[in-house]
Amino acid sequence: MSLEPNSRRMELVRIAARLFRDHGYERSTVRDIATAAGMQSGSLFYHFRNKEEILVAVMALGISSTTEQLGEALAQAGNVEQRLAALFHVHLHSLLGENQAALEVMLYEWRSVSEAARPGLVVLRDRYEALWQQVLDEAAAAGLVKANTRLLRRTLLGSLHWSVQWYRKEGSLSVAELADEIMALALRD
Amino acid sequence: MSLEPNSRRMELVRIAARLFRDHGYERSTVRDIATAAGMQSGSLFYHFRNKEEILVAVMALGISSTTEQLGEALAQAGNVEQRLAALFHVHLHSLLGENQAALEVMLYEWRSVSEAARPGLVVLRDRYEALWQQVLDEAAAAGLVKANTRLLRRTLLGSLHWSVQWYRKEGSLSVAELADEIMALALRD
Amino acid sequence: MSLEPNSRRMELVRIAARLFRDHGYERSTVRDIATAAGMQSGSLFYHFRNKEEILVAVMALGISSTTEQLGEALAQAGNVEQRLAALFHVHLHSLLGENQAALEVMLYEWRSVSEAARPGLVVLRDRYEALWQQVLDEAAAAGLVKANTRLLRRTLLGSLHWSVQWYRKEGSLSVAELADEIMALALRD
Amino acid sequence: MSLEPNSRRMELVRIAARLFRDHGYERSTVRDIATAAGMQSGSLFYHFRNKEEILVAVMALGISSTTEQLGEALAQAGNVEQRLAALFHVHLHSLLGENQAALEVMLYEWRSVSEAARPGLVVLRDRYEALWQQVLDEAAAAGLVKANTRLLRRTLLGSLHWSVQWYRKEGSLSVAELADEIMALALRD
DNA sequence: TATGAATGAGCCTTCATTCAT
DNA sequence: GATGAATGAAGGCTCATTCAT
Repeated sequence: MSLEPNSRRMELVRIAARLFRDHGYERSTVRDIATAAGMQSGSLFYHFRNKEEILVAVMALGISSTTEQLGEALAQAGNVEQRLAALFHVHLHSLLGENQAALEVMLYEWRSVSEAARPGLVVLRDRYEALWQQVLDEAAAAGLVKANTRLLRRTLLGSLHWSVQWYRKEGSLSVAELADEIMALALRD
Repeated sequence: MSLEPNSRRMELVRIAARLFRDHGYERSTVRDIATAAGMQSGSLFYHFRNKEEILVAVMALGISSTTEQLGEALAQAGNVEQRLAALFHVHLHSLLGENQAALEVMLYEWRSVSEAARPGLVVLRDRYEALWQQVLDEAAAAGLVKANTRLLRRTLLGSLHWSVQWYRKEGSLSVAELADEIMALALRD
Repeated sequence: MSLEPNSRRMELVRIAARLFRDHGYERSTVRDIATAAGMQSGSLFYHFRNKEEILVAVMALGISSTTEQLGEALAQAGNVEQRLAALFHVHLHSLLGENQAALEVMLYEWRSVSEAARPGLVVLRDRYEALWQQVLDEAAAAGLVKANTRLLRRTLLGSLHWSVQWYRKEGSLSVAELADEIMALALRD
Repeated sequence: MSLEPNSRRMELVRIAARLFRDHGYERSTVRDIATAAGMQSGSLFYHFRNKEEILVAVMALGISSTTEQLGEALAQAGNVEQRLAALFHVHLHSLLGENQAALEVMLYEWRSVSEAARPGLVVLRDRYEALWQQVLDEAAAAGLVKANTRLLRRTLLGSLHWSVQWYRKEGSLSVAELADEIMALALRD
């Protein structure tokens, strides 16, 4: 299970991510993925045991790469405000940015993941949300946001997730501006 | 298209709503629906032209009955605060309450609706969101919430929608309490 | 089994004949017939035991009404030549004339008739072909056509039947002219 | 679209031709064809996009192989009389000979061909009929048959087509004898 | 690594037919 | 005579998956 970004497997995951996001997991066929990758459908099963394994790989990529990016952004942030802002910016760029299909699949195709595969993904998700929780707690301690940070985390993530349903990059707002505006709504005044 | 709550068609819509919510539209088969209704799969097509028509009927039920309930709640509310609260309470009860599967389907199965059927549903959804917009504008004028009400509407709805992913009614929080707490997060202080 | 031309049953047979001719027996549904007759599909089964009975009724109408017309035309014909001409004219008018769908169904849907129903139709067909045979024998005796009348009967009927595949009434030839021309090809010279 | 006679696709076409001829296209199921070929019904769709494509392939085989045979027979014919005879012999052998189901399907299942697929088949049919027209014109010029060759072509083809309805190879007449007798009826005397 | 061919279970849908009202 | 609702068998087709080459 190579994680090298250049490996054939990773390329397939990225192709699948885009298809799953655009048409849904159930409506995307193994043939679609293979065709987009320039191979026969049977060949995919050399790389993945079955279709669900592709889905899980997409989701794992989506959540873990976002976590990684958030980690880096937090490391570079100078103060609590910047750390808070990183939450919104990283999340939205991962969700709405170019070629960033994997996280969206993680959010909207959960029901297609078998019981067996969920725990592994939950671990990854919890790791990501733990970063959020930690920063929100810091921000609450600094008086930036309200104190009910557990619920705050969930509502904020819900707000951000939902943006895929209505945000259009052709509109007047850039992703960065949107991140700032949504953060502003969460700040105490 | 009888809207009488006792009609056979409406009964089928309710049964389908539950299946679509629990297993997803694509994973729910026409046979599943028929079996749950105690009939043969072919019989369904006496009531609906095809499977998608069932989905559309479920969605239309979900959004229009929620709109109706919100309308009634707003009519009975005495002041702006109560009207604001109605938004959260009605939405969450429609989403998380007993036997209330239809609205959730509306939110999470949009991609399975054909281009042809979307406009009709968009009209219903816009009607619902117009109520939200109106009450949020009133609340902003009264200083209860922040002024960016268009974005506020979208983020709040996102927050509420997401609750289906984590809220468990066996937990410590009732749906009403959750509504109050989420509202509290949105209030200026 | 009323044969009165005004009866409801006869009306249904005529409606079915047109549908069977235009779209084929297998492709025409009982619902199509019922709709064209302004009733529900279930109601048809008051008039006919099953779909095949409709087909048989259409075929019986087609062949027996043509036989009847041929009988009348032969009775009025003054000489052998006129009797010979009657064969071609009656057959083509029955096949290509307005509202004359039934005979064509008889020719092209034979395979859909069950073994059980065939003998009855064969009797009707033989009665019709017997008229042909008789007139052809007279014509051969008079030196109008060649002597191999049994084969002649079959090839001539084949020629006429095939006209439904290529004859267009919008073309330059009337049905009567076509009948004359085809007959001319069969005459000795 | 391999035309090699040994290819699996061609084998399936031949199997389908026989079924379509014996029971009709509409009454022959995809499962019937698969069973006759010793495979599962789903496997057929690896070779053909849909059922209609099988029908079109059968028809194309029927008409083009007959055209090919006629071309060869004409090339070997020494004089006009032999060329004229080739028309009848090739056509009847293709229609009534052993394992020759495809041409009959072409003649009797035309209504099941979609509008989209017709032009391609019409081209093939016209190519065949052009050979007929050419030879009939030569024969008329030589005084062998009557001058109205366009109508003659249609009536003769109709006569030959119809033979499938009544010819039984167990009878007293061989296919070759029948061809000669039908030709004799068309000759001037 | 990849392909070509096939599998087999399942899916949505159709449709002749039935029957209580 | 006719309807509305349903049946149930079957039909064309899809698709994840397998496997010899």
